[in-house]
Amino acid sequence: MLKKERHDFIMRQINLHNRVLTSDLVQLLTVSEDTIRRDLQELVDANLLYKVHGGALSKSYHSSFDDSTVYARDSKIVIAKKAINLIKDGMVVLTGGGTTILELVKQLPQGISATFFTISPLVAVELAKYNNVEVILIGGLFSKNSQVTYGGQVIAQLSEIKADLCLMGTSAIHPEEGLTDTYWEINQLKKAMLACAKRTAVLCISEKLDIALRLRVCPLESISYLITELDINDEALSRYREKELNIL
Amino acid sequence: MLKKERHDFIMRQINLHNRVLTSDLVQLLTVSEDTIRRDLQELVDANLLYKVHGGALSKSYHSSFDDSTVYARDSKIVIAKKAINLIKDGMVVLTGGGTTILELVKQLPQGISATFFTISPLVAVELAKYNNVEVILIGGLFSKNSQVTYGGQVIAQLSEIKADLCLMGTSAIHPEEGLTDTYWEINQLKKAMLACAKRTAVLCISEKLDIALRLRVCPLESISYLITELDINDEALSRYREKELNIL
DNA sequence: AATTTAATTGCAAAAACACGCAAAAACACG
DNA sequence: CGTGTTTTTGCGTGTTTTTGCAATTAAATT
Repeated sequence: MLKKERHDFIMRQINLHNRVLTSDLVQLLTVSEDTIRRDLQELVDANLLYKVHGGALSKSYHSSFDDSTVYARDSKIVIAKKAINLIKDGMVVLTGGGTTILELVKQLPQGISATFFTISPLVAVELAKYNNVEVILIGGLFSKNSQVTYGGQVIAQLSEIKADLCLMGTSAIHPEEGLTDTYWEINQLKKAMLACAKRTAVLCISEKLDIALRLRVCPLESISYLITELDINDEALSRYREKELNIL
Repeated sequence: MLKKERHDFIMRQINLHNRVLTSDLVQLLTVSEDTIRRDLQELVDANLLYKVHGGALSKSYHSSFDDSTVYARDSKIVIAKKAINLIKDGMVVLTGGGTTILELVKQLPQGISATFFTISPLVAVELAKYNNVEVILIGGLFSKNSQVTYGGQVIAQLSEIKADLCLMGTSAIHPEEGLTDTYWEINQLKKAMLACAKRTAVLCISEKLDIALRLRVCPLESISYLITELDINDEALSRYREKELNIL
């Protein structure tokens, strides 16, 4: 392998994961540590990355990691970590869009091997960073508000899918009313997603609890898992615990 | 073996594998290292490949390196500005992916009113920022390399579309060979895109000129517009001017 | 503070490279 | 056809680049 190719490989890794470990590169490229160190040093000289003890970081790392713009990011990370346990190798997973799902995808373990269907372009792009993940983007009209595809075509395609697990964000959840939404199209979409998955996990930051909106998606019983950032025994969840669903 | 034959052989190897080792060529062509080096140097002078220690790399293999400062961004903006003139209100436009197209979308005038079909999630997200634009994302398998959807499903959907204009980036263009590509799937995809648009504009930074890769997409005559960052009368375009296509 | 882990430095061998030179082949032209 | 010129090619020599190893230093971990 030519040096230039190694450099390209390293830069691809960096741009993909924002970071890279010297030891990983040694294995992946089967060269000595010294060579990798020299490569990294040369890339630093070319101003293409930061070097740190143990590896290197992307130059855009600081800007991309510090997206404190994402509302309640910490909570979403907690939720993501819980949800990841539901995903097993070989599964077919269907996901919606939204920042919570996106956070989940970013937290996935490197080696994960699964098939993902998604209606969110951003989720698709993020999923594509995992080598052993097959990504199928469900196409259709693209919604400017929710940044997902929707409409008849999407629903038609969903009807042909059989997924093991559906992960969806939520606008509102209520112990009696179940899942609800404001927009007709999104409502239809969620129904279709529920219909094609064996199990559904709803990712929900606590402040969306106990809210009921105009349109009903499904009763609580249709959901398999409710995942919040709260402790399982938290008071706020008591009315949900009485229902037929797992709380994580 | 004649020198020209050796050169052709080397270029075939390069276009096939994106790279070539000096030592391999010495063996394959049974000539001395010096001859190979001279050959490579001449091909570099003719602007047909990159030379690196140990061998040479394809020019088109300009890997998605430094994506913080998108490669040749200035050129791409010039191209974008030219291409935008082709888009009229009310049109149905089909776009591919790639950084050039993405730059074009970012340069669109705010008030633009049109319908866009696209196979690129990133383009879709960017297009969604324009209020009067309807965005339809064509779904299917998502390619980790080229960041577009591809495969049978995409082609099937494309066959149902009738677009006024197709905007596509390019890996390589050649006055005799026309548009060419390295990957089968992408090749099929581009063919399908061409087939469903009345006119096609190819966006191409000048360094991709005069390169022919393994798989043929279409002859030059199938393209309506060739858009580069160069002046229309630039010498480098002379061989394209002779053909049946508009150069912008 | 002790131990493990990663970085740095200098060194040496191998590989790749550049340059000049000369033999051979191809070419030009009266 | 003969002679002079250019092109092409391989070889020898010296230089540079690349790479791994060993010894030392620095950083993190406990």
